[in-house]
Amino acid sequence: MFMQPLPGFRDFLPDDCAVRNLIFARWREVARRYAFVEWDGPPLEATELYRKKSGTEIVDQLFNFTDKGEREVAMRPELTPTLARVVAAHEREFKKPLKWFSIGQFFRYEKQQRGRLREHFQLNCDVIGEANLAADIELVALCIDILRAFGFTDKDFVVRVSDRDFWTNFLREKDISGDRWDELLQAIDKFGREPREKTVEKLGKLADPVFAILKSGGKSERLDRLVDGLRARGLADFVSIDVGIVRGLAYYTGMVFEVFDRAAKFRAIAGGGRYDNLIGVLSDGAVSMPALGFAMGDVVLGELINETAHVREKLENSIANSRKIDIYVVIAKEQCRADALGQIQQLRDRGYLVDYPLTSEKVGKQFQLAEQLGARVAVLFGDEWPQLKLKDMSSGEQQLVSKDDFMSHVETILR
RNA sequence: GUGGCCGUAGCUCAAUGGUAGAGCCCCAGAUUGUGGUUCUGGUUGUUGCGGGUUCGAGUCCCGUCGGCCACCCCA
Repeated sequence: MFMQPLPGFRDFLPDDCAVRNLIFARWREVARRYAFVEWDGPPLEATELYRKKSGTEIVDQLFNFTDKGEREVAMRPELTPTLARVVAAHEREFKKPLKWFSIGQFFRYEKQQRGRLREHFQLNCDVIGEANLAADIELVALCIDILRAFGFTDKDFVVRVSDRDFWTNFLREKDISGDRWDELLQAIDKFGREPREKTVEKLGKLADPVFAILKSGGKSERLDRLVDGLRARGLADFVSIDVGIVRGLAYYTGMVFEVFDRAAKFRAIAGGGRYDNLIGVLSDGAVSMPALGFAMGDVVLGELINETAHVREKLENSIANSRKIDIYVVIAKEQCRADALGQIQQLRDRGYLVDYPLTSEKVGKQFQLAEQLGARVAVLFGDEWPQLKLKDMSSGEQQLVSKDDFMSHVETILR
């Protein structure tokens, strides 16, 4: 009972942690390439923040409780409401547009399933204060480039882009009152995921025209321009227009997109869109700014990496390399331990990754450890002192050097 | 939250209702200062937990917890 984590929560053993760190490193690296800056918010927020704007479907699944000060609080299920809150409070401190990214842990209380736990890590990238479509293009390009950085190609994933305005314009033309839009958009969003009869029932007289549009693909000048913008960057093969994408969250306004694996085996790898009204709504109109962003989670991404041989291999190689140590110090005579420790300290001060046996071990055992730790150099302290033996582990060549020349020899081999 | 399948060593899995096993991993050795191989030996189980049926339960029944899958939903 104490041996297992809570349902939906994960332990990250060294191998898992290495994968996680590498995912974070790629995320960070590419976001920085796009000149986004990193920020973060608190993992716990007032439940009200989510009740106010995300829509009921999220609130039902909140990991929430009452704290000791009688406050209704929730572990954050997503970052966007926090971002809107922070931006509304601090917007005058920054030049527009803001280009912010964040890597954090998010929570939901729900029965777990593949690709969906009670906790996951997410990259969020947002642009605040720019209404021009150029920002939408930049954001989608960033999302594509992040996946490319892992080694994924246009054979592995596709970004399906859509536009909520396409549907709200449609509903306006049909004289549908605004208070029914959310409900109808949800029905469209679920097309294909629920029985057709159920969608027909929800859409009523709109069913036939909606089905016709979904079948023909729909026409959107804005989406065409978005794809053109990506084409100019050579990224057109990664996107396709699909007005069937609506997304569940209520706060989205214009462009929305989701990323899927080409085999359609997994849930969405990433998703996002414009939320031009959210900051205004959360600040009760005090601050109003156009905004857009997307999120990418570590769980589905991790599964896709695992299933994509060439990406997985690349990642495993990076991990294996990053785990190797530079130098293993073999202590062949315990009388030399103090001298060895002195040298170890100097090596570490210079930034080398150094390991050695904490207790007396046989020499054979120590070389075996050196091998297993991936050491490129083994240094032997024994009867030779004040000389020592330096062994290049890849070639097997050994040389006797004086302790004064030691550092420069190590430097030569490890260069 | 609803339904189906499953739960045996750290991991992957065996065991017609009749004495709980294998491989991998891990640890220790193979005559005392040099490597991934090989060989030998060793540790680990209230068979998820709690009841019931039976002379006898890992095996059958009920409950419970956990996992997988589908539904629901999807940040």
